[in-house]
Amino acid sequence: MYEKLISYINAHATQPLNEEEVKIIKDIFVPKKIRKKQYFLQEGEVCKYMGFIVKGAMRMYSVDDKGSEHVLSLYVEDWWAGDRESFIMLTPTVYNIDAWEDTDILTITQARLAEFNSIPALHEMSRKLDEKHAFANMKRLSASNSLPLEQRYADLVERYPDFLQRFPQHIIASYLGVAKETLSRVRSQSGKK
Amino acid sequence: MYEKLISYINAHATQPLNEEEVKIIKDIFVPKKIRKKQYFLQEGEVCKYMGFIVKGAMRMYSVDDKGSEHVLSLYVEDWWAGDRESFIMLTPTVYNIDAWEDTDILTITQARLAEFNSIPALHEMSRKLDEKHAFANMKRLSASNSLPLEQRYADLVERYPDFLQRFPQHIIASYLGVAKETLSRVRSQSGKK
DNA sequence: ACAGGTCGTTGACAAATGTCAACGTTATTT
DNA sequence: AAATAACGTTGACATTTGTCAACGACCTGT
Repeated sequence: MYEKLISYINAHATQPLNEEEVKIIKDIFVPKKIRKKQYFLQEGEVCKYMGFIVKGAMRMYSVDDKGSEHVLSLYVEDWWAGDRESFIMLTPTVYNIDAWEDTDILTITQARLAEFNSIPALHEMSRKLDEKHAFANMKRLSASNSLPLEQRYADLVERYPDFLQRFPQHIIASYLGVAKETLSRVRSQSGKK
Repeated sequence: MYEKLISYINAHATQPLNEEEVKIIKDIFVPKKIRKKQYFLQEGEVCKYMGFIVKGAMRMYSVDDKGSEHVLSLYVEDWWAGDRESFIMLTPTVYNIDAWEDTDILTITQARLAEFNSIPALHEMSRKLDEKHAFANMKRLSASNSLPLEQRYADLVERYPDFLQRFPQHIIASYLGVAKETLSRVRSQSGKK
């Protein structure tokens, strides 16, 4: 299970991990299993763990005052799951995270962040991922205000084909901010199925 | 003009700037004046400068294939203007940035980023701002998919009152991703003007 | 002071999307 | 294998939003 994380880190940093660093990583990351439908995080809690998904899929969503779910983030293997703001600022989250499939996850607590960041490869990887994430979010914000749904769906298919394979269409619709019926219609109209 | 940047930095970092660091800052930041309506960045260019706004207001927007403008970001005093991805990755931007008012701005080029980051206070401030920006963007993404426009407008009024004072309502509407008529109606309905 | 430009509002109407319900298909559970 | 649940699609209809146009108020430039 740690091998997946180690090779992921080595793929994302310029300096490979040495044996000592690998030992630290194995010490600070704790494996967990989250059963399908089981919560990893519930609204109102502080996000105590960030997790690296080794196997499985998860989603982060909020529930509005009518009880409707709105998916904000989707996670599959090699993605990091968690509400970053709640994790860093130690504030209660408004989100829920649950497992869409049975999920194996390697978790780290905020208390061990300093150890995490003391490893150059981890620090570098973390910085790069944050940057990548920030850029992706800007694109998503821009697209949601300027592109027609058809184009946004096409971009999702191109950029994150994994999501389409791992999540049903109604989750994808929620992630895109529309009703499942609307997404279905748009897909029909564009002949893309 | 540099005084504004210096005191801003000192307000955002735990360790105040010393005289040598202030000298470096004055060396790496170049003042510019951008006239009202003048471009700071145009789509297709690489974003060569990030800028700290000393006085004035600017907006970043994209233009869709029907010629409609979609505002993604607004900037007033003490904000940093620029397309961060284009600046870091040296890729052509899809955005335009222009001055909504006559604007005094302190600019830094990517080539001088290492010097910027060599100053602890600047590095710390930069990290904190990136974090804050990332959290704000997540909130904005979440809100745009789950909250009614009325609530999103109210949140904007509460969180960024400066924007309301410095930009006309049709720019605010564009920033919220709706037509100006729609925003006007929503404001009427909620009795909030 | 005047002319022109910008802005915010409003109504009519078109277009897009949401809600509800139903149904056939597929997947999962028993 | 059968029963149940989940999913994706579709149509009817309601609601929301966008587009267009007009107008009065306010602002800016000469």
